[in-house]
This record gives sequence, C-alpha cells and structure tokens, in this order.
Amino acid sequence: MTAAERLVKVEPRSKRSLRIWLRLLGCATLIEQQVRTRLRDDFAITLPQFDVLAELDAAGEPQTMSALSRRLMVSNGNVTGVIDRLERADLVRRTPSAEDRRVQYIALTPKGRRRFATMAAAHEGWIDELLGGLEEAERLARLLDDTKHHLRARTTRSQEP
Amino acid sequence: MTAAERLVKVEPRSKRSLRIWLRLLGCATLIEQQVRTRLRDDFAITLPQFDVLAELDAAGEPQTMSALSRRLMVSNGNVTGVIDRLERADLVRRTPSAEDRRVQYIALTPKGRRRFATMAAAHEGWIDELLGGLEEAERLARLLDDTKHHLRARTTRSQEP
DNA sequence: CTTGAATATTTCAAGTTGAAAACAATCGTC
DNA sequence: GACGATTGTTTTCAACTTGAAATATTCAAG
Repeated sequence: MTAAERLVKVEPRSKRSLRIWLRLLGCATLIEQQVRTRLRDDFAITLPQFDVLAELDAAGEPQTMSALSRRLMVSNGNVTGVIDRLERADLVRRTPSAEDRRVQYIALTPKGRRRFATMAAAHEGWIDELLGGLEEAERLARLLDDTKHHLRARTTRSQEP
Repeated sequence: MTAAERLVKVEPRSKRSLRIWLRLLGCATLIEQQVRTRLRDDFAITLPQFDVLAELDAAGEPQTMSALSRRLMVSNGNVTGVIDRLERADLVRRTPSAEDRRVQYIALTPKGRRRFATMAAAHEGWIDELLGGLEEAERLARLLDDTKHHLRARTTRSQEP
C-alpha cells in the first residue's frame, strides 16, 4: 500500500465532505440561534417573519406568494401562515392582482418598511459582532460562493426549459 | 478620500460579514433540504429524528435527555417529543437511572442501531454527491473550523467554571 | 366554447421548534 | 432533618415546517 493509498483509507473523500457539511451546519446553527434570540428579545419578531420582510425589502417591489416561497426556499403553503401573521401585525399588505385573479401581491406597509430598516441595521451589527474579526474572511467568502455554485449545479431544480 | 477609504465605504467590514453569513446560510439550507427529502423518501424518517440517532451512535453509550438537548443545540422540551416518536418506532429505548430518579437514559435499540448504520452510509454518500468535487475542499474545511472557534469564543454559553 | 393541463394560493395533518411553566428529585447548608 | 436553590424532564402553547390535497383561475388546444 502506497502512502497515497493509505491516506485515502484514513480519510476518503466522502469523509471530508461530511466533515465540511457538519462544520457548515454547526456554524450556521450557532449564528441562526443568536439571530433568532435577538430578534425575539429586541424586536419581538420571529426569524421567518424577518426573512420575509428582508426579501420584500430587497426586491424593492411587491412580490407574489410563489416568488417569496421560491426565493426563501420554503414551501408555498408555508408562506401563507407567515404572511397572515405579518398582515395581522400591519407590517405587510395583500393586494390582489388586477390581471390574474389567482395572484396576490405582497407589499411592505410604511410601518413594515420603517420597522425593517431598524431591524436590518441591528441585524448587520450582530452578524459583524459574530463574524467580524475573522481572518481570511475574503477567502472564506469566495470559497462559500464556489460552494454555492457547486451545490446549485448538483441539485436538480425543475426549471422551465 | 484615499482609495482605501473609498474601499471601506464601498464595502465596510459588516457588509462582508453579512455576505459571508448569507452564503453560509444558503449553502446550509440547500444541503439540509436535500438531506431532509432523501431521509423522508428513502427511509421514512425526519431529519431531527436522524440527528438524535446520530448523536446516540456517536456517543457510543446511552445519553440523558439533557445531554441530547445540549449536544444537538435544541431546547430540552423539544427532545421529549422526538424521543417519544423514536420510542414508538422502536428505534430507541428509555431507561430510568438507578441513582437519580429524575434521569432517563436513552439508548439505541438493536433495530435502531441497524437502521442508523444503513442510513448513515447513505447519508455520507449524499453529502459526497453534493460536496464531493469541490476545489480547495481542504482549505474550506479549515476555514470553517476557524469560523466555528471564532463563533464559540463570541457566543456566551453558560459553562461550569 | 369546452375540455384538460398548468399555475397560484390556501387548507390540512403531522411533526418540529423554542420559551416558559410545571413537576419531580437531588443537593448544599444550616 | 428541614430549607431553599438547583437540576432533569415533561407539559403547554404559539409559531413554523413540509407535502399533499383542495380550490380557483388561466391558458391551450380542439
């Protein structure tokens, strides 16, 4: 057995993939817990609700339920409940489409826009508290970008031809 | 304004931190969805249930509810329901502690151990399908390790002295 | 115009989630 | 040995999650 063969035996590629996944998941979980707790304590809002507001803000214009579902990567049935609660809190508004009566456009209310601006600033600060001093941050950003493209290429997502 | 100052203005550190976080989250979500779907389709089990089995298998010996809760980073009240369902499926068993009547030890049943071995092998294969061909995998693994340590140092976790 | 396929959204059941409260049992201290 | 504090687990509750089924609507042929 050559040295190279033994190395493979000690850690085959699949083990390294698994190691990367577990670390990725660990980091994501730690950050997510922090954000969830702070959103709750400081702004009395849930992470999924914050995510919807962020998506609406980033899009810059009203979005359909399907678009939100697709971009947030959650099931379509899921968005309904979150929007229900956001609407109840007067942070978003449903507006039926004029052309297609199946479609609802979801828009931020003025209150929703103001609240999100405050929260987004705090959120950015929290993340920087957590990740700020990291060495090789630029390289990590690039590698994660590569990873995302790699994953996109390997996850079949039924797209129109 | 110097070039360096303008660069900072274009992307301050907190923006880069945010960028890293969003990519990390995106990658984690993509992989997690895949794993969830396949566990469900191939083995009729949920991801949280799989996680508990994995933790029990990794520990090598029966674990208390608290230990599972801590190591899986989910609330203690949460573990109860998952264990209930795993016990109903005869994959784990509750055994009261002899010394401390508050404590339950959770152990894999033989069936649970067999089932987990099968699932873990498949799981490792799925992850390698997704992350396998990644360039600079070793560097990514190291950077994620650094990140995890960085995060641990910045998230206060009430530890015994 | 009518039938059938496709699309957008909601509804539903089962499971997961965290936080807080309720209980039960142990421990430390006086 | 009684007290209060602590620890381990379960319960409770509102929110979130998915997948599948139900509804409503549009669109494309025929």
